[in-house]
Amino acid sequence: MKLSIVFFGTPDIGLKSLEHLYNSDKFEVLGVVTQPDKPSGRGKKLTPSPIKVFAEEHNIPVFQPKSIRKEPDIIRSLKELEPDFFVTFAFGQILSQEILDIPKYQTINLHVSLLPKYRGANPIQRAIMNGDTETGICTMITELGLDCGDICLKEPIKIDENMNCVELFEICSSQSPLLLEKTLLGIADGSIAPIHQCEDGICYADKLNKEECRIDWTKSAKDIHNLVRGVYKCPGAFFEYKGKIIKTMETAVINETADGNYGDFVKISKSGIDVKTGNGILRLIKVKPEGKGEMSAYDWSNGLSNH
RNA sequence: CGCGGGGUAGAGCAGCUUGGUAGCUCGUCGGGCUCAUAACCCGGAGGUCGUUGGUUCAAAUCCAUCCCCCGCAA
Repeated sequence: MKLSIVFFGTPDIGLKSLEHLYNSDKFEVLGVVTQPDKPSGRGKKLTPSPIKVFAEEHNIPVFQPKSIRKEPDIIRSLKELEPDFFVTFAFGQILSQEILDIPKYQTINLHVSLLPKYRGANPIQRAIMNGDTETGICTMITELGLDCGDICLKEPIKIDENMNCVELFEICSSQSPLLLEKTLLGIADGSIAPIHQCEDGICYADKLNKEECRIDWTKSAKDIHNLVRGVYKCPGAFFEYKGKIIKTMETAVINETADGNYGDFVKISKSGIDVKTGNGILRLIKVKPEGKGEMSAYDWSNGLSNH
């Protein structure tokens, strides 16, 4: 007998999980709850979430509450589905106890960190920005607080020293479906006993703000390198050059010292532009100047000559 | 109608305001120097200046149109 699921999610990190549940013969996806279409991109066109796009392509019923706690019609519809499980994965809204109590078994949340570390909004980026060598994904019983429920299963993931957040997103996204499946089956047959999160080591992954993506050249090359890969493309670490925003896409730490001021270009070679930092040299390898496409730092330096 | 930047040789850019010989840094090819070189010197090839139309004796440059790329904001 299939376990019936309602999937709560919004961005594409959850797409593979939804797809897996939909294609599996062990589960049946009764419906999808996702954020309302939002104006996005150039021209502010109304854009549906990736989860909604998938659901519509496969004729899965879609619910798009502005705030799910305040929409009794949707809550009633969810009850009528009589699901075995709710699954939440980067949904973006806080549920209420009334909603958590709807499914026959549980509401399961998937979070991309090794809880209790990095509860909250941007666990993947924060782990890289802090220079962690390991993070992970875990499943938990959803409770009312922020990512504070009992842990079902966790799976560590290594962070390579040059890995960026997009690559890590991809790994988390790919490994989530199986962990989710194991969790749902385990909870349903009673073989998994969720355990409390230990109180030590709780920390939060605060939402990113623009200003912390600005490169501070007085910091160490290592820290800046971690920032660059931690916020790669979302929204991207940047500095200003002659009034233009220069996004920094790829860097390397060079273990040398140089004279000059912090932020000076101390050497330009085909490998990139070497910049003096508070501790060590940071080599810019790929950049993306405002209004332009991504290019190698060396190409960019060619255009800077004689102007 | 959200705000804005851009399309010029294989790459990255200047030139446009004030129309009049296609420029710079590289790459590439050939030659030279050197024990040697990604360094240096000399020389060459390579561009219908995004599209279409207009103004003009003359358009990369001015006007209009369309196509494409990107940043911000959300």
